[in-house]
Amino acid sequence: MKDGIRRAIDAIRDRYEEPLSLDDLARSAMISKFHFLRTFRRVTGVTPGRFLSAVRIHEAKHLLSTTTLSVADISIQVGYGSLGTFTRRFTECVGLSPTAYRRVAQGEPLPEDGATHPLRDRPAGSLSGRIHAIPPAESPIFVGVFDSPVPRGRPVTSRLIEQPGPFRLTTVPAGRWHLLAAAVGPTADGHSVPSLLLGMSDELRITPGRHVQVELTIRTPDWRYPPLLSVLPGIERLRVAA
DNA sequence: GAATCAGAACTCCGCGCGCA
DNA sequence: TGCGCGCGGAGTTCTGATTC
Repeated sequence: MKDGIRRAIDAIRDRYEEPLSLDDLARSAMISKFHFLRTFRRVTGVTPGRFLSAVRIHEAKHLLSTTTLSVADISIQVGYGSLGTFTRRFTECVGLSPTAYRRVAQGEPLPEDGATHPLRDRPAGSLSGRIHAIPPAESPIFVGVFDSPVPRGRPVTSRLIEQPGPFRLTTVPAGRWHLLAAAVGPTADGHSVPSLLLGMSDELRITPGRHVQVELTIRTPDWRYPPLLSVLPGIERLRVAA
């Protein structure tokens, strides 16, 4: 069954600029669309539509950072028929508008959030632990707290640590969160672009005044993981420059 | 003036759920 | 594993504001 899901993911990665429907993807997996939908979600953690959208936004990030194409041209190239939809989805997923992202990719500092995160005023707890890296990270390590196992937008809180080891986030709003760690990894044989090492915790429940500990290992994500879209303060520029 | 961003109103289909 | 159904959200179109 996983072979079918893998064929569908290959189809998404190869043909993201086409208007792929659920029926198209189920056909490429050679299973009924009803069973395909359930299995896809179990294997990847997201629905086929969200996976396709993530691949399109990820490709748009690449084009914004490596070409001088206009935002309108890029929206068309990655499969959006509407510039308005593209801009809205990009901003939701990445946490920056397309032109703001291009500026960051070209070396400008990451703009501060104008409005603070709506949940930052909640009573807070704290989070600490240790990050492991397999293979070794070749950049500082981004550690951030998101509200979903598929990070979107900006983290509720984050910090950068210089190397694998202990970390501490002293002000994490009360709630249910996922901890993401990411760093640039070594360049794989035959590739010019280094891999991105990722690790995502299970759901963490933060309560006011309480402390939570977590151990997390970052590694090269396998084929079933959708692209990471959130902008990563501290290592985004290193990823783009690589 | 061109490019970009964002809001409003609308359509349509993906998704979740329950059942067979 | 297949199917039906209703809802919500993704995408489209249009438009106006903003920036350069």
